[in-house]
Amino acid sequence: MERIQRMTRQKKIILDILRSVKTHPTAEWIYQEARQQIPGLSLGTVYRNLNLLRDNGEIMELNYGSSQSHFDGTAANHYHFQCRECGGVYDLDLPLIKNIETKASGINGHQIDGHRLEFYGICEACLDRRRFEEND
Amino acid sequence: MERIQRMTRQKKIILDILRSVKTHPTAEWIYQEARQQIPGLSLGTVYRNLNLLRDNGEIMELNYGSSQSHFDGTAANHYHFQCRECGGVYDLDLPLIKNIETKASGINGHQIDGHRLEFYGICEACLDRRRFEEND
DNA sequence: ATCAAATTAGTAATGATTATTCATAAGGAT
DNA sequence: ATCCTTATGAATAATCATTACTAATTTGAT
Repeated sequence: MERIQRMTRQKKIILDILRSVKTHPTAEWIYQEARQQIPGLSLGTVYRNLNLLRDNGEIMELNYGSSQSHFDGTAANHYHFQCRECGGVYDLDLPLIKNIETKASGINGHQIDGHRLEFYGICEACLDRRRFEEND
Repeated sequence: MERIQRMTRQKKIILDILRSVKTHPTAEWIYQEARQQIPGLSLGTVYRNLNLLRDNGEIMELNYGSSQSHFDGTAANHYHFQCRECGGVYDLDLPLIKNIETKASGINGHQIDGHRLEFYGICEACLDRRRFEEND
């Protein structure tokens, strides 16, 4: 027996914000943005709605490599890059690796139904800032 | 100037435990194991030593967002599988994908120096348990 | 418009991890 | 071996992201 979900103003605004940005912000960042439209919004509401949207398969939660989770308005699998310096998460337009799950299944007894690939390094913006700072 | 580190009894036991298991346990699990050898050991000591060992490049920390980190006695990059049901983390003996970082670098301005590939699904043990439970 | 159920804001609680404290133990120069 | 410096230990408190709780409000089907 599944619960009926309502599209509240809060949930809609949260989803709109997430769909409108190219980056993958944290709950806290989304909270600060949404408060410009709903000043009395509470952070708990942001977390609750993000979890609902994730459970519905409407958004993706990216939760490794740093303390806070990042959220991605696109639900289909794709790959990401995270900056070791600023923690920012960016999309990486690399095609999905085909058959890798089948290949991985073949060598053990686990049932594999998903994979995730993340890259790490220094992002373009942090590289630029470094170059600027060393020219003093 | 780098600090000199001492190989204390606690640090050695923690490292030995981590090297002796095939799984990738949490700090809490290691704590419980190590207390059988050092009953008065504190959890803080386990965390501090795990962080030191990670910073030294002797072990790897696998963190999955807000839940507990898992630790891996092997420092070199390799791929993992995490069970959606029990949360257990296992090695996956799949060869490293060559040149993927170079390929990923080519399509953007980030400086990429690492990658991480994770698989998800239901582990062998949980599959077995399910089969057992449906035969009632 | 009515009304039960779902959702909210606000706050308290949780849980993993880190920092602090201070007594003890280890390393190195003499 | 002695002394001095510094790391380590255990215990506890603090932190931070996230979740749970509760009374009041809002939603959407009727």
